[in-house]
Amino acid sequence: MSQKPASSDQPVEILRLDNQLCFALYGAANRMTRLYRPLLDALGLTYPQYLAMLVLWEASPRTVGALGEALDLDSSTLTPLLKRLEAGGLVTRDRDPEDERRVIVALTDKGRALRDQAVTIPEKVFCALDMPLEAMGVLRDRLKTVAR
Amino acid sequence: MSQKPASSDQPVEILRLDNQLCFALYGAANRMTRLYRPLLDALGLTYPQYLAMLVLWEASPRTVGALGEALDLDSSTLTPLLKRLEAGGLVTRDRDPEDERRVIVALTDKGRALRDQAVTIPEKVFCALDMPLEAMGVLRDRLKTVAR
DNA sequence: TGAATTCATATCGCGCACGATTAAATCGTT
DNA sequence: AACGATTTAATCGTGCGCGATATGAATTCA
Repeated sequence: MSQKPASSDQPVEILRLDNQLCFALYGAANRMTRLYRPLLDALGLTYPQYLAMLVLWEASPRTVGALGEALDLDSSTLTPLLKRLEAGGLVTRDRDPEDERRVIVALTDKGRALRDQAVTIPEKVFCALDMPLEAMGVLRDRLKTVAR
Repeated sequence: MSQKPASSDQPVEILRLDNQLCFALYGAANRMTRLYRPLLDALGLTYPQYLAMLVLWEASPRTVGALGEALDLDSSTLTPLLKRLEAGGLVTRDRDPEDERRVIVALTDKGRALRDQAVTIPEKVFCALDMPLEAMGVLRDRLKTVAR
């Protein structure tokens, strides 16, 4: 009763999990999250929260919309995430008085200070990945074209 | 009040979002899910459910553990997912009489039949990605080493 | 000006991922 | 046979992602 062939067998290869770019991407992304988790636990951040903080460390007062554009996420994902960062005292969230539709997210001193602990993370990840820097750059840029 | 520099400015580059492999991976994986969604809606599958079906289409009776190994997921993710596939009539879930700890997941006729609709998906994705086949293969294999 | 439209964010529901824990079956050692 | 250790799934709680929808503010334009 095992290995019963599926209804048509010709196009097997095209559906093999090992051949799927999508699965390689899915698995690598999951692995990456797991790799960061213990490092980020020390900062009290989740992986998506860390990415949001990276954006804010680059330029602090930013609207939810600008953050969403940088991260390619929409408000249904960001709003709760930002509320958790706010609850942790890392950011403030305030309506823009110039345009009450906008919400301005800004780092607190605590949020800015956290960056000093975060700077050690990329090196640790780099070591754990054990891949030449050059190859990492190429891979990163290839992935950017997928996420265009 | 904008662009206030963070506490130390030396290691800016290493924390820039654009330089992060992890973010490229995160963004590409999210994009891929969004690319598949409309295609999979037609089959009534989510993206992770589709990956699980790919595994089962390769070899149908499989334990939860074997499925988890193939997908690099654990039972806390798989059990609810498989219950939804079962609810949809695509698989059965039964305790292995040989070893009552194991649960054997097997395709139903409906589950096997769904493969005929799935075979058109990879081609559509390939067209949407608009990337040379060769480059896709290289990228896929690079990602596999990340997910090692 | 007022009504319709557009824009920015928030809310809700569902389905993952995963760490932590639990429960039950099997195995190993004595 | 007994009993502690290991194996296998399931359960639970938290935090995403995102489609669909709602809300309210700003803008357009009749």
